[in-house]
Amino acid sequence: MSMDAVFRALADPTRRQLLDSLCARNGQTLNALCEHMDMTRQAVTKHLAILEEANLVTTMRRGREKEHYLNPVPINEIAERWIGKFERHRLKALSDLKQRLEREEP
Amino acid sequence: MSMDAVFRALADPTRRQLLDSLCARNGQTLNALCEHMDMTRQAVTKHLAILEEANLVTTMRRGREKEHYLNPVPINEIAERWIGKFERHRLKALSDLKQRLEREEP
DNA sequence: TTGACATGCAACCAAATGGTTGCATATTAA
DNA sequence: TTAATATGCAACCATTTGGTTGCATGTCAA
Repeated sequence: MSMDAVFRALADPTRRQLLDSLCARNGQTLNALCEHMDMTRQAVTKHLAILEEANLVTTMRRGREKEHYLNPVPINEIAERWIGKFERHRLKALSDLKQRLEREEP
Repeated sequence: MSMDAVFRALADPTRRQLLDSLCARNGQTLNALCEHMDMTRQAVTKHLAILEEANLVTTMRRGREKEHYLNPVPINEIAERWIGKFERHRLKALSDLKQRLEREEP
């Protein structure tokens, strides 16, 4: 589960919308997810495949339907491992910015 | 400062590496940033422009050099406004996943 | 003032991306 | 069994993306 795949998956607004939709109602089928979207089913399928590859969505075949479940773990890992690093330097970076702005407009 | 620009900016590993570099040493010039990168200066310039557009990096012209400063605010906002939403549904989503796996492999 | 250095701009290119259409397959229900 | 439904696969296309090269501009230092 590469972090790169997660970042790339999150880069597209349609895919974030799909995650939102699953966040609102988990376990939706492909067709259910398509109803909110303004594109063909095949386009949605491709987006879901990318989300699956990033391990952000897990699926289960249930007869002729396919249920989609949100996996919150990768998002959580990004929050902890990646964003956390910047949080640790946040005050320092902000004071750098402040100093810069003060020098810029005296 | 659209959140979409931030997500797209973060999607590229080179740009995340640039943010890492600025996190390690803030205020680097273009040439300094280029030294760590395995591509031409012009390519780095383009990446930095995207980071600037997402407001993740702010610059200051200092004579013939250009200093680059990390702006942690957009990352912080993503953490709070976007990731927070999924955090709130995290336990629910995880139990959904658990149930799904139990049904799948009995 | 002149040469070296730091950056900017623009054209160009290959590959990836996001979308489409058309058809195939598999499952359910009448 | 057959028709409708849910999804899968593949070819195709336009646009975006990430990179290059070549040259221009602006600033510092000898």
